Amino acid sequence: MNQLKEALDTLKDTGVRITPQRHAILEYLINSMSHPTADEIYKALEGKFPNMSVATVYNNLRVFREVGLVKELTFGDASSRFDFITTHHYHVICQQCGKIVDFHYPGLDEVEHLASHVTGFKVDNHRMEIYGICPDCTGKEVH
Amino acid sequence: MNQLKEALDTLKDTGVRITPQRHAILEYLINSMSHPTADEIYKALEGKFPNMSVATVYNNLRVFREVGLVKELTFGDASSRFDFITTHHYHVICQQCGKIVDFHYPGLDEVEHLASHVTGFKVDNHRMEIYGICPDCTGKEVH
DNA sequence: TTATTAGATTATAATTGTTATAATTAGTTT
DNA sequence: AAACTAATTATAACAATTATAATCTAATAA
Repeated sequence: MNQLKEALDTLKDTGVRITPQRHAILEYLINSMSHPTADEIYKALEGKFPNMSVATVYNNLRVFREVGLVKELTFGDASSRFDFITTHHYHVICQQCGKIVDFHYPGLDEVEHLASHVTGFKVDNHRMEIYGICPDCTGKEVH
Repeated sequence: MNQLKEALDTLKDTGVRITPQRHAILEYLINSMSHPTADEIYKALEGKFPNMSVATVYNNLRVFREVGLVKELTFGDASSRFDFITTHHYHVICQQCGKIVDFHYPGLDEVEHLASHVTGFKVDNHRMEIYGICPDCTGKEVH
């Protein structure tokens, strides 16, 4: 249940050193229910680590991705977003304000199978984003 | 059936001028079965328009997106890709060589409905990418 | 056809997100 | 505690995209 503890164990098991910066970045990713960019993480931890470099944030996000703790997401906008991997879910994105909400739904296995059959790919996984207008923005659409 | 002609009509209808550059970019998007980046388009048209600026490519891709002729796609890699909109389809992407193959499949309406119900969003559309290893790369995976 | 004008293109500079490099620092192991 | 290796920092480099200002041109109508 303690996601942070499990994540730290994963790092230990894969031989990745646990530094204060890593600890803080992981903690931030787990606790933030948003899907932060590297820069948001950097700014959020500025108080605790005044000397931390942006490179450290990027390096560690890459490490976390490589050991499977974190997923890197690219939407239409400029920078990548990072999502601590818990259970399988999709993202619903507001086209007005950019809010991202998690949407839990059983994986679309049959779609994967069909895609594999039609294209000849050995299919691994998929991602899906659903776009719309969030409740807060309904009625405020720009045309 | 003539996609280019229809696209040009769309531009005319929305009051967007048809310049030689626009014509060429549109034509290239329609004929290339790939999903080119802005830079690929720029390089491909270098011969015909030696003086064309990259900014022109970007500007026009934005215009095409705004009038609904083109979809901008971001995958994991650095730059956006652009897809002339025809019928509804998904993309199957090779994790080894980056090849992108179209995969036609009826839209996942029920997923949209459920997402709308659960999140309260007014859902508009969705996108999905399926990742795997293409036939050419099978057996050549890097670990 | 020509003149007009709003909009498009060009060339360039600026901006932004991300990665590479080299020196320093700090976990971990002996 | 010493040694070794990996991580962090600071900085520079890079690449994709956007902004700006000057020039040019497609569409329109006289």
